[in-house]
Amino acid sequence: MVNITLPDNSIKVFESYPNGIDVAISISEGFSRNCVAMEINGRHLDLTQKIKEDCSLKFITTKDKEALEILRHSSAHVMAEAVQNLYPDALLTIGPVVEDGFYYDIDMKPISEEDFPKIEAEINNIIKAKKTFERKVVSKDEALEIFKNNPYKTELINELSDQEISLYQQGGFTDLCRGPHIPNTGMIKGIKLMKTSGAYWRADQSKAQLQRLYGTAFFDKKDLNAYLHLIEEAKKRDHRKIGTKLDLYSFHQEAAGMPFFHAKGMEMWNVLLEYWREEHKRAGYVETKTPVMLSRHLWEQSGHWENYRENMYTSVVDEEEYAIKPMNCPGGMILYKTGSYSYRDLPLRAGEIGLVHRHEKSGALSGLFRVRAFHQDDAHIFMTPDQIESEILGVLHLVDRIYSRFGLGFHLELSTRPKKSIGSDEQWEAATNGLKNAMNKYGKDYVINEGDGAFYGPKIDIHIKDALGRTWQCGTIQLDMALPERFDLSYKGADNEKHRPIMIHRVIYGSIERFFGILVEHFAGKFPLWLAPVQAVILPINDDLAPHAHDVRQKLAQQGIRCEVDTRTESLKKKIRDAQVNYTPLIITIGEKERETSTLSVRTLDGNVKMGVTIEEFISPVVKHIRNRVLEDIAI
RNA sequence: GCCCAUAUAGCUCAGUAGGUAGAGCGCUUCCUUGGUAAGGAAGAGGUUCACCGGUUCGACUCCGGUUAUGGGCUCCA
Repeated sequence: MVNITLPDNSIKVFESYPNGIDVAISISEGFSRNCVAMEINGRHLDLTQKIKEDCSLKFITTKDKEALEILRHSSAHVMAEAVQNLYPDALLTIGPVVEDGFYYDIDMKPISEEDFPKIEAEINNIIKAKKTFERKVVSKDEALEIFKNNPYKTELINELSDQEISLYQQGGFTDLCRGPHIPNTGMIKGIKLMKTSGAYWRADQSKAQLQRLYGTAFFDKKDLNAYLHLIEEAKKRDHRKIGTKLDLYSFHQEAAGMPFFHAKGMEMWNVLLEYWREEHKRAGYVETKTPVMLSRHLWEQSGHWENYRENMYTSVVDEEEYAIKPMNCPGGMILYKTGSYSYRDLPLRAGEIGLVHRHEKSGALSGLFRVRAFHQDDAHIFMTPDQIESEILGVLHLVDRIYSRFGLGFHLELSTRPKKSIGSDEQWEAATNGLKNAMNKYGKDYVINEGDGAFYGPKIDIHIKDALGRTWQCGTIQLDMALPERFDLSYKGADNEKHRPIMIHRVIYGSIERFFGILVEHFAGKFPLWLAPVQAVILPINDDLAPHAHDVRQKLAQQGIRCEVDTRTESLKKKIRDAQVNYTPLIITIGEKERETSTLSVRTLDGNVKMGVTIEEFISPVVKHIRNRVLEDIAI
């Protein structure tokens, strides 16, 4: 007899050993169809496993997040079977679940997307057959025998410490796997191969090159379609395309990974920085600037020469070696050392929009998202140990203010002491607790990444979430216990003794270039009024009205409104269309009527038109809307 | 850096069994002087098809290399 306790504390009693499906059916037939796996004593198990002792059982249903991972893991097996059926020589290696789906690395001849249809057809055959996943437990020796023709699986098996090794079989296909799996392949309702790429066995370049096949799967075809739609949407928002279309920036062979910003891109750039400066001044920061190129001696002292050399550009000037800065901090150290500080001067918050260069691998470059030259909205805060918490809290509040302005949500991740690190246990503990306390006070949940911190201190990474729900790491707050030491920084305490300041590095936009790109995709090029490169376009209805249109432009420009006059010999319809497709927030048309009455006809991007707006009636709310940096569209 | 793919007009892209190039948009000019999402016509524009070599009577096309870009791997702001 077995007693099974369900999450609602009800107890089901079974005379013989039931499996998960039996228990689910005992609840209801319909419920059982939505069950994917079960959790017993914290372990995820297949529904087909027999329950032989009393336990608490929780079903994982298609609604649970874990369920999708199980489905995708099973989908990886199905894809592997399909590939194996079509390419009998293919050697399977590993096939894990990733964020948006799954992949399987396979040792086979290169395949391309042209091969997808036939693989997908085979996958669908397997799904239609509703093959059940059967778990088998074998000994290590048996497993080695079964996979004796596959060196990769053999390597994996040899690394397993368990004497008992589980295999999963669907139809005639068997794979090494910990499980659990969905009950049968029929549960996969939406599956699609996404892309292929090369990948190395064990991510090691010296090892065999494998074919990585990516796929994704869902319980519902509708979910798959929604996902594919999201990808389409992301493609449409590609900042490289929009940047070209809106004439914001461009990329050139002559400087790979170093973007060129056009006039319109610079308008936005300056608006972003203007906002940044305003917020930072308000938060008690000063702004500084350090050179782009500094002597090798400095980089040796900071440790970059030893640890970051392969990413640094160097040059020789008058027979002395220089490096172009990949980070602003060493320059900031010199700046600090130029002064002398009392504890009363701290915290010292020194911001710097620093242009840094990092020699990224050629294959890593990608639009504005990954470049070799970029600006950091850096700041170094020097403080006493008891200021850690309040300073971190201050940065978090600033982060919140700034990201909210763009309608970006965010979450926090704390990275703690890595294996290789400097500093004492006490220092690390004080620093880490300072970060934790600040985050607790701030009141937002955070994820902890154990051992992911920098060797010189723990850090908080800030991940923003854009309009499509994609996350990007932008901001970071890093405590540094190394540089103050290396540069022998000090301040005079109340006790008239020298003390070592605590230092943090922090960025909010992160890389301004990258943040710019994220904004382009977040807004899909349809920027809020305060950010739009061209805020208003003026369309005279005929050529005679062009001088008047320029007069109006002059009036708006004097109020700081970015506007242009479109005097092309095109129809009004055409000019309106062009302004609409370029997302110009305010489209002003001027005809005889408007000239006579000194009014404007104002069209907003939603297609609404308001006629007879006097210039004063227009300017005042628009300027206010811009000055307040309102995210929502303006209504005239 | 590695794997795969791509590179043709300012932009998006077509094209040639290997016989020295096209479209749409944009631009210029002209006609139209228009009232809220594409008016019409003509024209210019490629140091000739990313660059360097090779094969060939002949290469934009085939082969090799280089560079850049895209997708991955790795790394990361």
